[in-house]
Amino acid sequence: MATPNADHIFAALADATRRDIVLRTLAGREGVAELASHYSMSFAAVQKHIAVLERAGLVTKERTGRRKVVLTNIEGLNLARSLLDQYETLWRGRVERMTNLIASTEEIHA
Amino acid sequence: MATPNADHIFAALADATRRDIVLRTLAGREGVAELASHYSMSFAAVQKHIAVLERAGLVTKERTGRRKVVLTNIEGLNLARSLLDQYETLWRGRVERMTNLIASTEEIHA
DNA sequence: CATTGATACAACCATACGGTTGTATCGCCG
DNA sequence: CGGCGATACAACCGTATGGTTGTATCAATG
Repeated sequence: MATPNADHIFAALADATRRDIVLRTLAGREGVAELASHYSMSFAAVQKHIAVLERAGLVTKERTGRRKVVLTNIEGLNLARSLLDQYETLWRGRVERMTNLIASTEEIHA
Repeated sequence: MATPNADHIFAALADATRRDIVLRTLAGREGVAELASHYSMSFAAVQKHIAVLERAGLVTKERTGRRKVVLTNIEGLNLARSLLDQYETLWRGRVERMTNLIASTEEIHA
């Protein structure tokens, strides 16, 4: 896990193939070759996608025999979630402030 | 709002400047020029960042006089959140299945 | 209606990204 | 240890991205 910051995480998620790989790693224990077989691109291309996910801290690889199983790293996903939650919280606060403002304005008008 | 899909949304969020712009649009009602003044890059560059956010459906622009106020579009953010929530749900299910598996194994060993 | 303020857009440049093919490493097995 | 299966890595190519400067649009104001 090199530098798993928000930039890398969101960039990694900004590709449909990579999001699909994340889903597959959540569902089962597939190696690089198995994952690659699902997509109509070269093995190396899928390998690169996995590397991007790994660099972002979204997946890890576990050696089993001569294969490497790709595993979800839920902490990376949670980091992204917490950031979006922060936005949502701020949004709620904003709406609340606006509601209060409208309420006080109505008081004046009353 | 052109094609606000997951690709665009995550790509838009994969840049620190753009995430900061989102935060500022959540905090107050700033125009393009005000937003641009916060960053050490050209006006046009910030304008482009805002355009990316707009294309992703994360912000909208509202004309007020000769200015344009940049506003958060919470629905875009919620789309990203719901995707990550889906991952989290799948993860929970996965952990649960593993727990059950371990439990049944222990039964056999008992 | 000419000017100024605020925003938009086009052209251009350097670098990053997604894909390819080819070669190298690594672990198992006969 | 030779060979094969599985993964990794390097070089290359076209296109997208992030930045710049310069020009154009558009709305308020004197």
